[in-house]
Amino acid sequence: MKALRTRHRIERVALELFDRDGYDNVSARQVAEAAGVTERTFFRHFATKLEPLMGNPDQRIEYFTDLLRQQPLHLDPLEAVLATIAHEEAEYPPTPEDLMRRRIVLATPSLLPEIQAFERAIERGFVEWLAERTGRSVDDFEIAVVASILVVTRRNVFEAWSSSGGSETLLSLSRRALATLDLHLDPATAGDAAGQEGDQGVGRDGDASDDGEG
Amino acid sequence: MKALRTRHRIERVALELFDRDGYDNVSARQVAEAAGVTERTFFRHFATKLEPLMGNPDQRIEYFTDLLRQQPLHLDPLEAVLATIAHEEAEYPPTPEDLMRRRIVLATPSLLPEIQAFERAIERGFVEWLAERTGRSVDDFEIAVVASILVVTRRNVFEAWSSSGGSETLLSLSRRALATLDLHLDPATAGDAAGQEGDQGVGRDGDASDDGEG
DNA sequence: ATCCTGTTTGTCAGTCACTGACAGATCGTC
DNA sequence: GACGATCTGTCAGTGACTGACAAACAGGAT
Repeated sequence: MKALRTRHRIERVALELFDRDGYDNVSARQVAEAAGVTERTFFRHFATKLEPLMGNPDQRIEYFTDLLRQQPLHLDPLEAVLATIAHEEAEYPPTPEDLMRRRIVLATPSLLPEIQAFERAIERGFVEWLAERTGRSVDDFEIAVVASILVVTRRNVFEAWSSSGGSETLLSLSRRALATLDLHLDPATAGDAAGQEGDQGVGRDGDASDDGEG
Repeated sequence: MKALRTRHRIERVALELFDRDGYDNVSARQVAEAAGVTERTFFRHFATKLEPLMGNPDQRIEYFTDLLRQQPLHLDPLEAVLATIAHEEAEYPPTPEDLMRRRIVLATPSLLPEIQAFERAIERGFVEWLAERTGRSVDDFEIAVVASILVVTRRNVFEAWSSSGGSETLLSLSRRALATLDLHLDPATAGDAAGQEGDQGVGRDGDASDDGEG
């Protein structure tokens, strides 16, 4: 009961200090003491110095994929992902705290590896979602390819959006992303993709078109 | 002169220990002492504990993008990347040491963030390459989208290949990846992609097809 | 108020990655 | 064999994190 309040206090103080002085210039001890607590206590509530900033990744991923599952099946996977982002951002605009978190992360290059690892976690969530949606296995190669593309495209749309400073909307960027690529993985006809056709070179032979096997 | 030999010795010992006992279970001090050297000396030759394992990322990226630049222009970007991988792997098969490095990395989940950050570095290299190839800006949104897709697809092909244990070839996987997606970014006609067409929803309106503006 | 029990916290000591400063060793060279 | 440059060891310190233990602090039952 009390632990929760302490946890929130530490988190709030941590964000403020990270934002003011830079994540790398603030030690866990400083955050702890500013929150009226010992360093040891800090690490009892947060496994890492990063956690007050990033929150629980699994939780966020589950939330997002839950939204994804509510998207109609006639959408391409990429359409579904982009629509979810745009809808979510419009429906529940980010709180000042959310914006602070984003600001801190963007201002801290040394955090890049962690962010990237977080993306991989998202990717796993997408793989499961795609597997459900298409009836394929989670080990399926095409599922893996598509899932990873969804993740990075999501990131690109997001990054372009936040760095455009409002001149672009999530919607317009989503359309441009969609126009740039064309995923061959409809939920219904879940293309079986190429097998092996024993000639040399990597290029497509005849034409990819729709090798339809419904 | 002597430093180079010391460096190589540390590197060799590091790989052996990492491989035998696991990266996380071997401290920099242990590596140093096994190499007949102080911990401080270890960190004089390598900036991080990771470096003996990963080498210089920038160097590897430059090497790969140099190969990319030699690919004929009529190839799709993805074709060029996949062809380069396949060709490289066939021409210069990995040494036992290369295999050891891969083994260690795969056996060490805590290294995931670093690997991911490395991928982002590759992505930056790809962006430059694509910008040259298409005559676009390195800040171009479509370039960013395509570059990130190239990177993750490269990874997917590679991972599927190493985990298939030889049942799949880089070539066959490359073909499957190519069939799965279809990039709209030819080096010549470098599609201008969609602008804004003011209706709601993220879905493509008419059809993406080839909005040719050559 | 008091006792009892479980939770929360502080203290202490330790590991590991990594760094700066300085002094001793070693190398190639004349 | 003296000499300047390079290489290395020693020492001390920071910052993230962990385990062990005991003191402080709940809240409810008596």
